[in-house]
Amino acid sequence: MSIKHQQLINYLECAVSLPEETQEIIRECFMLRRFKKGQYILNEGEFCRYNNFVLQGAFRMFIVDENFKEHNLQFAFNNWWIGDPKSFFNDVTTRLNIQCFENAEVLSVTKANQEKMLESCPELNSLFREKFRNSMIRSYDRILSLIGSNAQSRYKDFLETYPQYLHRLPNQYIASYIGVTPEFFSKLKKEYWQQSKAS
Amino acid sequence: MSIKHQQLINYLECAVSLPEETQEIIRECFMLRRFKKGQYILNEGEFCRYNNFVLQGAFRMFIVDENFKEHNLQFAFNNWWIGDPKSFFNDVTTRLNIQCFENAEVLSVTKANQEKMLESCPELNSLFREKFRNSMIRSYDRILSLIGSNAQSRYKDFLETYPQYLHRLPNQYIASYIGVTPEFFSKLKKEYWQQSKAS
DNA sequence: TGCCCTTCTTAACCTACTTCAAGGTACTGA
DNA sequence: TCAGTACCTTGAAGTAGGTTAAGAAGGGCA
Repeated sequence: MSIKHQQLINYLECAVSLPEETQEIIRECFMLRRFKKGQYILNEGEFCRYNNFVLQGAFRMFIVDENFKEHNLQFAFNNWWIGDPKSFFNDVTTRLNIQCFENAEVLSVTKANQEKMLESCPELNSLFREKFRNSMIRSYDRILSLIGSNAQSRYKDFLETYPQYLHRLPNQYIASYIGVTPEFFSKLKKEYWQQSKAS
Repeated sequence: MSIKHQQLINYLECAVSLPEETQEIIRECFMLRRFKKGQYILNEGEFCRYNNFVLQGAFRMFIVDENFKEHNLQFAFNNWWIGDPKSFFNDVTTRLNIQCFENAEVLSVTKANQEKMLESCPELNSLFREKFRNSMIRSYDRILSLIGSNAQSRYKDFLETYPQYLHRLPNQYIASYIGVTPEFFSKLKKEYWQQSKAS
């Protein structure tokens, strides 16, 4: 009876109460994996076989463009899910990379096992649907901000949206997330703090 | 028994077979609405009360930024769904506008009625989940292309992804969708066709 | 047929952001 | 304690894409 799995069960039980049978399935189906800082858990060109629930640590998901530049798409910390849904659900190879940047523990589940869990507890379906919806809404907001606003206000948005993770994120990762170079990000920050001091 | 609703039922039955009872609910719950070219079916600041299935015609969804510039996020043609999921599901006001740009007929459903339909036919849940997933994957791809590539290759991607709709879309709408001004889009096109002629 | 109105294109100039290069700062480990 | 390395900042020069303004090219309609 792993204490690790209990963290996932507690997380799920915030939304629905899980029958003992489902809890058992979760303990069987979710595999505990550990990663060291720097390690990749998914590489471009592979199939994404696992959906991952982060117990502790931190991950970033990024693409590498034709000039070998990295672009961060998403981060994941405690109690977040991370994986490439496109590759996971559609059995295609991924364009994404996922790298651990703080030593981490995750619980990983295959597609078959995830379906097994959802079948055993239909209430979880609505939870997962909601997670999906939220994640879709977040990516919609992301598109809006990439299309409709400049770097300065994307930086402001980031500060407002993720204040609690700022200190765990290297500047270069944030720069890449909001879509500018580290050099320009440096200037953005300076400008921003000068302005907010003035007002 | 509206022939209009039959189009929706046919569309759904490509994936799941619907019991007569569910078909009846669909006929009752989906409201037929008609729009003329130019008309708005959703305005920034309103609540998105309806999820809309497009029978015929064409729509675009866009935001207006602080400089009153429009940015197209998505289009919708026959047999597509359109609405703002964030506003629809979370009962918040929307930042989006949806405008008809070819005379159109849609079937609209409220959140309560959509839930009623899903309850009556649980198989539809997985269909809707899949639609969500696809729509999430599409927006993910959109972020990837906005972040990871320049305007020229976003234009190429658009040509490859939506060849069948090109002739129904004014250049300025495509320009806005890929995230450039109409003027710059003009240059892109010229450059693209010169290159492809040369090779 | 011709006119108005919207859309598209072209060109000159402008700016937000990138690139490149250099120096500063701060962990990390022997 | 010191060196090595990764990270952050600064500045100068370059570029992708925006702005403005004007003309060209359709397309609906009298």
